Amino acid sequence: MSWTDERVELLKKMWSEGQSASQIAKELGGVTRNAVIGKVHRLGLSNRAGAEGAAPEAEAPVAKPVVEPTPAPEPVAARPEPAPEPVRAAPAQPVRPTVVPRPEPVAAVATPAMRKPVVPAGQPLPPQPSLNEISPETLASVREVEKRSRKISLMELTERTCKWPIGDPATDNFYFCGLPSQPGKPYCEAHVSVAFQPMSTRRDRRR
DNA sequence: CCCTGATTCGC
DNA sequence: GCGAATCAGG
Repeated sequence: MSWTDERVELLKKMWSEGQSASQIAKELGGVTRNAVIGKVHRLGLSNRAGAEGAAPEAEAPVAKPVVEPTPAPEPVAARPEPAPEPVRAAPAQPVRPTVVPRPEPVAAVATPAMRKPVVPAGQPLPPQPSLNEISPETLASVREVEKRSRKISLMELTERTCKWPIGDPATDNFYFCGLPSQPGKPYCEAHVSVAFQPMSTRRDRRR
């Protein structure tokens, strides 16, 4: 394989989007991540300045003052790539059993604008532990991560992708985090932090 | 062990 | 210019 204009372009695009060299290599095919990195350097764009208003990492542990009550003016234009794949078996109305009492496209956790998501009762919402048990900082970082989630489908899950479900399964606005999972764990760093909480942290208020 | 990008250097 | 091997790090 050679670096055709097309391939170089896809490389530039993905690199500026923050994709890792290995992901880019996988996408391009026929090249290794080393090749991608090498090319990136030769192109002189090792410094990721594609966009982004400087948003390094989404660390789970403290470290940052966590100051941002309001999402603030979105600096980056909404990413127009929600559906990375046309994969959609579009079954008439087969799947989804008897769990469709409410038509509301509720997305308690997935909605970015929601500051205080109130989980409606009696819904098939996945793992999400009661939001009251999560520290504000953690919750904030999780929201951040979910913005950057790869939004992958069930079929795209692998042993190395975060399997944290986001959204309401009864809605078409449902997907999995998909970010790289911690080796040996089913979730990415951020979701591991909310999935596995030490007993001492869980303030179970006896009811 | 999984992964990341950075560098080197023979081709 | 290319990219495997290697390095340095998480």
